[in-house]
Amino acid sequence: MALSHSILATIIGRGRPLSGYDLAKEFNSSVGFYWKTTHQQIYRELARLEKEKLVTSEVVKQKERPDKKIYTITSEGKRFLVEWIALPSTPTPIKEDMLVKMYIGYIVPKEVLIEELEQLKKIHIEKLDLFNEYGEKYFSDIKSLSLKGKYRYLNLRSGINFETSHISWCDEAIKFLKEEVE
Amino acid sequence: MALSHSILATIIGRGRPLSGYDLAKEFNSSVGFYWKTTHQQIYRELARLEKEKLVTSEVVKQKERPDKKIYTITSEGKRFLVEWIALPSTPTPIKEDMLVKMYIGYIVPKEVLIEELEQLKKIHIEKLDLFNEYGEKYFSDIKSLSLKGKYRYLNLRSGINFETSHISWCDEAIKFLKEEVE
DNA sequence: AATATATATGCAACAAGTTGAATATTCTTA
DNA sequence: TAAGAATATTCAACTTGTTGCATATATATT
Repeated sequence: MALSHSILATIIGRGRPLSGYDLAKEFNSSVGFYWKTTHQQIYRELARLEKEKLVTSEVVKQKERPDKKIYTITSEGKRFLVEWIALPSTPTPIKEDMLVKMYIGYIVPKEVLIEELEQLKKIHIEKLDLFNEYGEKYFSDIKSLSLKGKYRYLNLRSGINFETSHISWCDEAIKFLKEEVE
Repeated sequence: MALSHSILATIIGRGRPLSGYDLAKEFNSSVGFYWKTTHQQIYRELARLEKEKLVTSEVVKQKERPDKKIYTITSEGKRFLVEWIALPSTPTPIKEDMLVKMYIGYIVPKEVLIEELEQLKKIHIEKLDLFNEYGEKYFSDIKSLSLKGKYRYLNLRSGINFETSHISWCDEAIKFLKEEVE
Protein backbone atom coordinates (compact mmCIF):
# COMPACT_ATOMS: atom_id res chain seq x y z
CA MET A 1 0.00 0.00 0.00
CA ALA A 2 2.04 2.91 -1.21
CA LEU A 3 -0.76 5.36 -1.87
CA SER A 4 -0.58 6.30 1.80
CA HIS A 5 3.13 6.91 1.38
CA SER A 6 2.54 9.05 -1.67
CA ILE A 7 0.04 11.14 0.22
CA LEU A 8 2.30 11.61 3.22
CA ALA A 9 5.22 12.43 0.92
CA THR A 10 3.14 15.06 -0.84
CA ILE A 11 2.10 16.70 2.42
CA ILE A 12 5.74 16.91 3.47
CA GLY A 13 6.76 18.05 0.01
CA ARG A 14 4.37 20.97 0.13
CA GLY A 15 5.60 22.07 3.51
CA ARG A 16 2.18 23.22 4.68
CA PRO A 17 -1.17 21.57 5.42
CA LEU A 18 -3.31 20.88 2.43
CA SER A 19 -6.78 19.62 1.57
CA GLY A 20 -7.85 16.49 -0.24
CA TYR A 21 -8.66 18.65 -3.18
CA ASP A 22 -5.17 20.16 -3.22
CA LEU A 23 -3.67 16.69 -2.97
CA ALA A 24 -5.69 15.51 -5.92
CA LYS A 25 -4.44 18.45 -7.96
CA GLU A 26 -0.86 17.80 -6.90
CA PHE A 27 -1.25 14.17 -7.90
CA ASN A 28 -2.27 15.23 -11.35
CA SER A 29 0.87 17.29 -11.77
CA SER A 30 4.20 16.66 -10.08
CA VAL A 31 3.67 13.46 -8.11
CA GLY A 32 1.19 12.40 -10.71
CA PHE A 33 4.02 11.95 -13.14
CA TYR A 34 4.63 8.68 -11.41
CA TRP A 35 1.61 8.05 -9.24
CA LYS A 36 -1.86 8.38 -10.72
CA THR A 37 -4.98 8.18 -8.64
CA THR A 38 -8.39 9.73 -8.20
CA HIS A 39 -9.77 12.16 -5.67
CA GLN A 40 -12.11 9.47 -4.32
CA GLN A 41 -9.21 7.31 -3.38
CA ILE A 42 -7.38 10.21 -1.83
CA TYR A 43 -10.30 11.16 0.40
CA ARG A 44 -10.76 7.57 1.49
CA GLU A 45 -7.08 7.16 2.20
CA LEU A 46 -6.93 10.43 4.13
CA ALA A 47 -9.75 9.21 6.36
CA ARG A 48 -7.80 6.04 7.02
CA LEU A 49 -4.55 7.89 7.68
CA GLU A 50 -6.34 10.08 10.18
CA LYS A 51 -7.77 7.06 11.97
CA GLU A 52 -4.25 5.71 12.24
CA LYS A 53 -3.07 9.07 13.57
CA LEU A 54 -0.55 9.59 10.77
CA VAL A 55 -2.24 12.84 9.84
CA THR A 56 -4.52 15.27 11.66
CA SER A 57 -7.18 17.41 10.08
CA GLU A 58 -8.65 20.80 10.72
CA VAL A 59 -11.73 22.33 9.16
CA VAL A 60 -11.05 25.70 7.58
CA LYS A 61 -14.09 27.92 7.16
CA GLN A 62 -14.01 29.84 3.92
CA LYS A 63 -16.25 32.64 2.80
CA GLU A 64 -15.48 32.66 -0.87
CA ARG A 65 -15.36 28.90 -1.33
CA PRO A 66 -16.82 25.82 0.29
CA ASP A 67 -15.25 24.97 3.65
CA LYS A 68 -12.34 22.60 3.49
CA LYS A 69 -10.49 20.15 5.69
CA ILE A 70 -6.75 20.59 5.70
CA TYR A 71 -4.41 17.82 6.70
CA THR A 72 -1.11 17.95 8.55
CA ILE A 73 1.33 15.10 8.94
CA THR A 74 2.00 14.01 12.54
CA SER A 75 5.44 13.15 13.88
CA GLU A 76 4.25 9.56 13.87
CA GLY A 77 3.37 9.95 10.21
CA LYS A 78 6.78 11.30 9.42
CA ARG A 79 8.45 8.46 11.30
CA PHE A 80 6.30 6.02 9.38
CA LEU A 81 7.50 7.53 6.14
CA VAL A 82 11.18 7.63 7.08
CA GLU A 83 11.04 3.96 8.05
CA TRP A 84 9.40 3.12 4.76
CA ILE A 85 12.09 4.90 2.77
CA ALA A 86 14.74 2.64 4.27
CA LEU A 87 12.82 -0.46 3.17
CA PRO A 88 13.90 -2.05 -0.13
CA SER A 89 11.93 -0.72 -3.09
CA THR A 90 10.17 -3.02 -5.49
CA PRO A 91 10.14 -2.13 -9.17
CA THR A 92 6.80 -1.06 -10.65
CA PRO A 93 4.67 -3.99 -11.64
CA ILE A 94 4.39 -3.58 -15.39
CA LYS A 95 0.97 -3.93 -16.94
CA GLU A 96 1.41 -2.77 -20.46
CA ASP A 97 -1.54 -3.26 -22.78
CA MET A 98 0.62 -2.71 -25.81
CA LEU A 99 2.87 -5.63 -24.92
CA VAL A 100 -0.03 -8.02 -24.48
CA LYS A 101 -1.23 -6.95 -27.90
CA MET A 102 2.22 -7.41 -29.37
CA TYR A 103 2.38 -10.87 -27.87
CA ILE A 104 -0.38 -12.08 -30.17
CA GLY A 105 -0.02 -9.32 -32.75
CA TYR A 106 0.06 -11.89 -35.54
CA ILE A 107 -3.69 -12.47 -35.25
CA VAL A 108 -4.41 -9.02 -36.74
CA PRO A 109 -2.96 -7.22 -39.79
CA LYS A 110 0.34 -5.58 -38.88
CA GLU A 111 -1.06 -2.20 -39.89
CA VAL A 112 -3.30 -2.28 -36.82
CA LEU A 113 -0.31 -2.54 -34.52
CA ILE A 114 1.69 0.04 -36.43
CA GLU A 115 -1.15 2.49 -36.11
CA GLU A 116 -1.35 1.81 -32.38
CA LEU A 117 2.36 2.20 -31.92
CA GLU A 118 2.17 5.58 -33.66
CA GLN A 119 -0.58 6.64 -31.26
CA LEU A 120 1.36 5.44 -28.25
CA LYS A 121 4.48 7.19 -29.47
CA LYS A 122 2.52 10.41 -29.77
CA ILE A 123 1.40 10.17 -26.16
CA HIS A 124 4.96 9.61 -24.99
CA ILE A 125 6.29 12.46 -27.11
CA GLU A 126 3.75 14.83 -25.61
CA LYS A 127 4.79 13.82 -22.13
CA LEU A 128 8.45 14.15 -22.97
CA ASP A 129 7.90 17.64 -24.37
CA LEU A 130 6.10 18.60 -21.18
CA PHE A 131 8.95 17.27 -19.06
CA ASN A 132 11.55 19.04 -21.15
CA GLU A 133 9.65 22.29 -20.92
CA TYR A 134 9.42 21.84 -17.19
CA GLY A 135 13.13 21.09 -17.07
CA GLU A 136 14.12 24.20 -18.95
CA LYS A 137 11.86 26.34 -16.81
CA TYR A 138 12.84 25.12 -13.36
CA PHE A 139 15.97 23.03 -13.63
CA SER A 140 18.20 24.75 -16.14
CA ASP A 141 20.77 25.74 -13.54
CA ILE A 142 21.40 22.59 -11.52
CA LYS A 143 24.09 23.99 -9.26
CA SER A 144 21.78 26.66 -7.94
CA LEU A 145 18.96 24.30 -7.02
CA SER A 146 17.88 23.92 -3.41
CA LEU A 147 18.27 20.52 -1.76
CA LYS A 148 14.59 19.83 -2.39
CA GLY A 149 15.00 21.01 -5.95
CA LYS A 150 17.81 18.56 -6.57
CA TYR A 151 15.64 15.62 -5.58
CA ARG A 152 12.85 16.92 -7.77
CA TYR A 153 15.35 17.17 -10.59
CA LEU A 154 16.16 13.47 -10.27
CA ASN A 155 12.47 12.67 -10.50
CA LEU A 156 12.18 14.73 -13.63
CA ARG A 157 15.20 13.00 -15.11
CA SER A 158 13.50 9.69 -14.50
CA GLY A 159 10.44 10.86 -16.37
CA ILE A 160 12.53 12.09 -19.29
CA ASN A 161 14.46 8.85 -19.33
CA PHE A 162 11.33 6.76 -19.22
CA GLU A 163 9.54 8.60 -22.01
CA THR A 164 12.63 8.67 -24.20
CA SER A 165 13.09 4.94 -23.94
CA HIS A 166 9.43 4.28 -24.73
CA ILE A 167 9.62 6.45 -27.80
CA SER A 168 12.70 4.66 -29.02
CA TRP A 169 11.03 1.27 -28.56
CA CYS A 170 7.98 2.47 -30.50
CA ASP A 171 10.28 3.58 -33.31
CA GLU A 172 12.14 0.32 -33.32
CA ALA A 173 8.93 -1.73 -33.32
CA ILE A 174 7.35 0.31 -36.11
CA LYS A 175 10.47 -0.02 -38.24
CA PHE A 176 10.72 -3.72 -37.54
CA LEU A 177 7.08 -4.39 -38.37
CA LYS A 178 7.39 -2.47 -41.62
CA GLU A 179 10.62 -4.04 -42.74
CA GLU A 180 10.80 -7.49 -41.25
CA VAL A 181 7.26 -8.71 -40.81
CA GLU A 182 5.03 -10.38 -43.43
CA MET B 1 -9.67 -5.07 -17.09
CA ALA B 2 -6.77 -6.41 -19.08
CA LEU B 3 -6.02 -9.54 -17.07
CA SER B 4 -8.73 -11.28 -19.07
CA HIS B 5 -7.03 -10.13 -22.25
CA SER B 6 -3.69 -11.41 -21.04
CA ILE B 7 -5.19 -14.79 -20.28
CA LEU B 8 -6.91 -15.05 -23.64
CA ALA B 9 -3.74 -13.92 -25.38
CA THR B 10 -1.74 -16.58 -23.59
CA ILE B 11 -4.18 -19.32 -24.54
CA ILE B 12 -3.91 -18.28 -28.18
CA GLY B 13 -0.15 -17.90 -27.88
CA ARG B 14 0.21 -21.46 -26.71
CA GLY B 15 -1.87 -22.82 -29.51
CA ARG B 16 -3.42 -25.56 -27.43
CA PRO B 17 -5.74 -25.77 -24.40
CA LEU B 18 -4.07 -25.22 -21.07
CA SER B 19 -4.88 -25.35 -17.38
CA GLY B 20 -4.93 -22.56 -14.82
CA TYR B 21 -1.74 -24.00 -13.47
CA ASP B 22 -0.05 -23.81 -16.87
CA LEU B 23 -1.26 -20.27 -17.28
CA ALA B 24 0.20 -19.28 -13.94
CA LYS B 25 3.55 -20.74 -14.97
CA GLU B 26 3.42 -18.98 -18.31
CA PHE B 27 2.68 -15.71 -16.51
CA ASN B 28 5.77 -16.13 -14.43
CA SER B 29 7.93 -16.45 -17.51
CA SER B 30 7.22 -14.96 -20.92
CA VAL B 31 4.02 -13.00 -20.41
CA GLY B 32 5.12 -12.42 -16.86
CA PHE B 33 7.83 -10.14 -18.15
CA TYR B 34 5.14 -7.55 -18.56
CA TRP B 35 2.13 -8.87 -16.68
CA LYS B 36 2.48 -10.16 -13.18
CA THR B 37 -0.29 -11.90 -11.34
CA THR B 38 -1.03 -14.83 -9.03
CA HIS B 39 -2.66 -18.18 -9.59
CA GLN B 40 -5.61 -17.16 -7.41
CA GLN B 41 -6.43 -14.32 -9.73
CA ILE B 42 -6.03 -16.53 -12.77
CA TYR B 43 -8.45 -19.16 -11.45
CA ARG B 44 -10.98 -16.51 -10.54
CA GLU B 45 -10.68 -14.85 -13.91
CA LEU B 46 -10.94 -18.15 -15.78
CA ALA B 47 -14.20 -18.88 -13.98
CA ARG B 48 -15.49 -15.49 -15.05
CA LEU B 49 -14.34 -15.93 -18.63
CA GLU B 50 -16.12 -19.26 -18.78
CA LYS B 51 -19.32 -17.71 -17.46
CA GLU B 52 -19.06 -15.14 -20.24
CA LYS B 53 -18.46 -17.91 -22.78
CA LEU B 54 -15.11 -16.57 -23.90
CA VAL B 55 -13.47 -19.84 -22.94
CA THR B 56 -14.70 -23.39 -22.42
CA SER B 57 -13.25 -25.93 -20.06
CA GLU B 58 -12.85 -29.64 -19.99
CA VAL B 59 -11.76 -31.84 -17.10
CA VAL B 60 -8.81 -34.06 -17.92
CA LYS B 61 -8.42 -37.09 -15.72
CA GLN B 62 -4.84 -37.91 -14.89
CA LYS B 63 -3.41 -40.92 -13.15
CA GLU B 64 -0.02 -39.65 -12.21
CA ARG B 65 -1.11 -36.17 -11.19
CA PRO B 66 -4.23 -34.53 -9.85
CA ASP B 67 -6.98 -34.05 -12.44
CA LYS B 68 -6.95 -30.75 -14.23
CA LYS B 69 -9.29 -28.47 -16.08
CA ILE B 70 -8.02 -27.30 -19.42
CA TYR B 71 -9.34 -24.21 -21.11
CA THR B 72 -9.91 -23.45 -24.77
CA ILE B 73 -10.69 -20.05 -26.24
CA THR B 74 -14.04 -19.79 -28.05
CA SER B 75 -14.53 -17.98 -31.34
CA GLU B 76 -16.36 -15.36 -29.30
CA GLY B 77 -13.30 -15.08 -27.11
CA LYS B 78 -11.05 -14.62 -30.08
CA ARG B 79 -13.34 -11.97 -31.53
CA PHE B 80 -13.34 -10.21 -28.16
CA LEU B 81 -9.55 -10.14 -28.23
CA VAL B 82 -9.25 -8.94 -31.82
CA GLU B 83 -11.63 -6.09 -31.09
CA TRP B 84 -9.65 -5.14 -28.04
CA ILE B 85 -6.40 -5.02 -29.99
CA ALA B 86 -7.81 -2.38 -32.29
CA LEU B 87 -8.74 -0.19 -29.31
CA PRO B 88 -6.22 2.54 -28.38
CA SER B 89 -3.72 1.37 -25.77
CA THR B 90 -3.13 3.29 -22.61
CA PRO B 91 0.38 3.53 -21.22
CA THR B 92 1.09 1.61 -18.00
CA PRO B 93 0.07 3.52 -14.93
CA ILE B 94 3.37 4.10 -13.19
CA LYS B 95 3.52 3.39 -9.49
CA GLU B 96 7.15 3.57 -8.67
CA ASP B 97 8.07 3.39 -5.01
CA MET B 98 11.54 4.68 -5.69
CA LEU B 99 10.23 7.88 -7.21
CA VAL B 100 8.00 8.62 -4.25
CA LYS B 101 11.02 8.13 -2.02
CA MET B 102 13.12 10.36 -4.23
CA TYR B 103 10.45 13.03 -4.07
CA ILE B 104 11.12 13.57 -0.38
CA GLY B 105 14.56 12.04 -0.33
CA TYR B 106 15.91 15.06 1.54
CA ILE B 107 14.30 13.91 4.78
CA VAL B 108 16.79 11.03 5.10
CA PRO B 109 20.59 10.91 4.68
CA LYS B 110 21.48 10.62 1.01
CA GLU B 111 23.33 7.38 1.72
CA VAL B 112 19.99 5.67 2.34
CA LEU B 113 18.82 6.51 -1.17
CA ILE B 114 22.14 5.65 -2.76
CA GLU B 115 22.01 2.23 -1.14
CA GLU B 116 18.47 1.72 -2.40
CA LEU B 117 19.36 2.79 -5.88
CA GLU B 118 22.18 0.26 -5.89
CA GLN B 119 19.74 -2.45 -4.86
CA LEU B 120 17.24 -1.43 -7.50
CA LYS B 121 19.95 -1.31 -10.13
CA LYS B 122 20.97 -4.84 -9.22
CA ILE B 123 17.42 -6.08 -9.75
CA HIS B 124 17.26 -4.45 -13.15
CA ILE B 125 20.67 -5.77 -14.16
CA GLU B 126 19.60 -9.29 -13.27
CA LYS B 127 16.50 -8.95 -15.40
CA LEU B 128 18.46 -7.48 -18.26
CA ASP B 129 20.94 -10.35 -18.14
CA LEU B 130 18.07 -12.80 -18.24
CA PHE B 131 16.56 -11.04 -21.25
CA ASN B 132 19.87 -10.93 -23.06
CA GLU B 133 20.45 -14.59 -22.42
CA TYR B 134 16.98 -15.32 -23.71
CA GLY B 135 17.69 -13.17 -26.74
CA GLU B 136 20.90 -14.93 -27.64
CA LYS B 137 19.27 -18.30 -27.21
CA TYR B 138 16.09 -17.80 -29.19
CA PHE B 139 16.40 -14.61 -31.20
CA SER B 140 19.93 -14.49 -32.51
CA ASP B 141 18.88 -14.98 -36.11
CA ILE B 142 16.04 -12.54 -36.66
CA LYS B 143 15.48 -13.26 -40.33
CA SER B 144 14.77 -16.91 -39.66
CA LEU B 145 12.16 -16.29 -36.99
CA SER B 146 8.58 -17.39 -37.52
CA LEU B 147 5.85 -14.76 -37.63
CA LYS B 148 5.00 -15.49 -34.02
CA GLY B 149 8.67 -15.38 -33.13
CA LYS B 150 9.04 -11.91 -34.60
CA TYR B 151 6.31 -10.54 -32.38
CA ARG B 152 7.89 -12.22 -29.38
CA TYR B 153 11.16 -10.63 -30.38
CA LEU B 154 9.60 -7.17 -30.21
CA ASN B 155 8.36 -7.94 -26.72
CA LEU B 156 11.81 -8.99 -25.67
CA ARG B 157 13.26 -5.83 -27.15
CA SER B 158 10.85 -3.84 -25.05
CA GLY B 159 12.03 -5.59 -21.92
CA ILE B 160 15.66 -5.00 -22.79
CA ASN B 161 14.94 -1.38 -23.57
CA PHE B 162 13.04 -0.90 -20.34
CA GLU B 163 15.66 -2.48 -18.10
CA THR B 164 18.49 -0.65 -19.81
CA SER B 165 16.85 2.71 -19.30
CA HIS B 166 16.16 1.96 -15.64
CA ILE B 167 19.76 1.01 -15.07
CA SER B 168 20.98 4.18 -16.69
CA TRP B 169 18.68 6.28 -14.52
CA CYS B 170 19.93 4.52 -11.39
CA ASP B 171 23.49 5.28 -12.46
CA GLU B 172 22.70 8.89 -13.15
CA ALA B 173 20.90 9.32 -9.85
CA ILE B 174 23.65 7.67 -7.83
CA LYS B 175 26.28 9.84 -9.49
CA PHE B 176 24.22 12.97 -8.99
CA LEU B 177 23.56 12.25 -5.33
CA LYS B 178 27.23 11.62 -4.71
CA GLU B 179 28.52 14.63 -6.57
CA GLU B 180 25.85 17.29 -6.42
CA VAL B 181 23.91 16.75 -3.23
CA GLU B 182 24.82 17.95 0.27
C1' DA C 1 10.90 -42.18 7.05
C1' DA C 2 10.64 -37.43 6.58
C1' DT C 3 10.94 -33.46 3.84
C1' DA C 4 10.78 -30.80 -0.13
C1' DT C 5 9.21 -29.95 -4.70
C1' DA C 6 6.02 -30.09 -8.48
C1' DT C 7 1.40 -30.58 -9.99
C1' DA C 8 -3.35 -28.96 -9.46
C1' DT C 9 -7.43 -26.08 -7.70
C1' DG C 10 -9.94 -23.36 -4.77
C1' DC C 11 -11.98 -20.24 -0.69
C1' DA C 12 -12.08 -16.21 2.28
C1' DA C 13 -10.89 -11.80 3.65
C1' DC C 14 -9.11 -7.76 2.69
C1' DA C 15 -6.76 -3.75 0.27
C1' DA C 16 -6.53 -0.96 -3.66
C1' DG C 17 -8.33 1.07 -7.73
C1' DT C 18 -12.29 2.55 -10.88
C1' DT C 19 -16.71 4.54 -12.24
C1' DG C 20 -20.58 7.15 -11.62
C1' DA C 21 -23.17 9.99 -9.12
C1' DA C 22 -24.74 13.52 -5.56
C1' DT C 23 -24.21 17.89 -3.23
C1' DA C 24 -22.91 22.73 -2.54
C1' DT C 25 -20.64 27.28 -3.44
C1' DT C 26 -18.46 30.90 -6.13
C1' DC C 27 -16.29 32.90 -10.02
C1' DT C 28 -15.99 33.64 -14.92
C1' DT C 29 -17.67 33.97 -19.43
C1' DA C 30 -20.88 34.22 -23.12
C1' DT D 1 -28.79 35.83 -16.57
C1' DA D 2 -27.72 31.39 -17.71
C1' DA D 3 -24.10 28.15 -18.33
C1' DG D 4 -19.89 26.38 -17.26
C1' DA D 5 -15.62 25.85 -14.73
C1' DA D 6 -13.32 25.63 -10.41
C1' DT D 7 -13.47 24.60 -5.56
C1' DA D 8 -14.63 21.06 -2.11
C1' DT D 9 -16.30 16.52 -0.17
C1' DT D 10 -18.53 12.12 0.00
C1' DC D 11 -21.33 7.69 -1.01
C1' DA D 12 -22.11 3.39 -3.33
C1' DA D 13 -21.09 -0.33 -6.19
C1' DC D 14 -17.95 -2.66 -8.50
C1' DT D 15 -13.48 -4.73 -10.28
C1' DT D 16 -8.89 -5.88 -9.52
C1' DG D 17 -5.05 -7.35 -6.82
C1' DT D 18 -2.92 -9.44 -2.53
C1' DT D 19 -2.28 -12.64 1.34
C1' DG D 20 -3.00 -16.61 3.73
C1' DC D 21 -4.90 -20.78 4.00
C1' DA D 22 -6.74 -25.54 2.67
C1' DT D 23 -6.70 -29.63 0.01
C1' DA D 24 -4.79 -33.50 -2.68
C1' DT D 25 -1.38 -36.57 -5.24
C1' DA D 26 3.20 -38.03 -6.90
C1' DT D 27 8.08 -37.73 -7.34
C1' DA D 28 12.66 -36.63 -5.79
C1' DT D 29 15.86 -35.85 -2.23
C1' DT D 30 18.00 -36.19 2.30
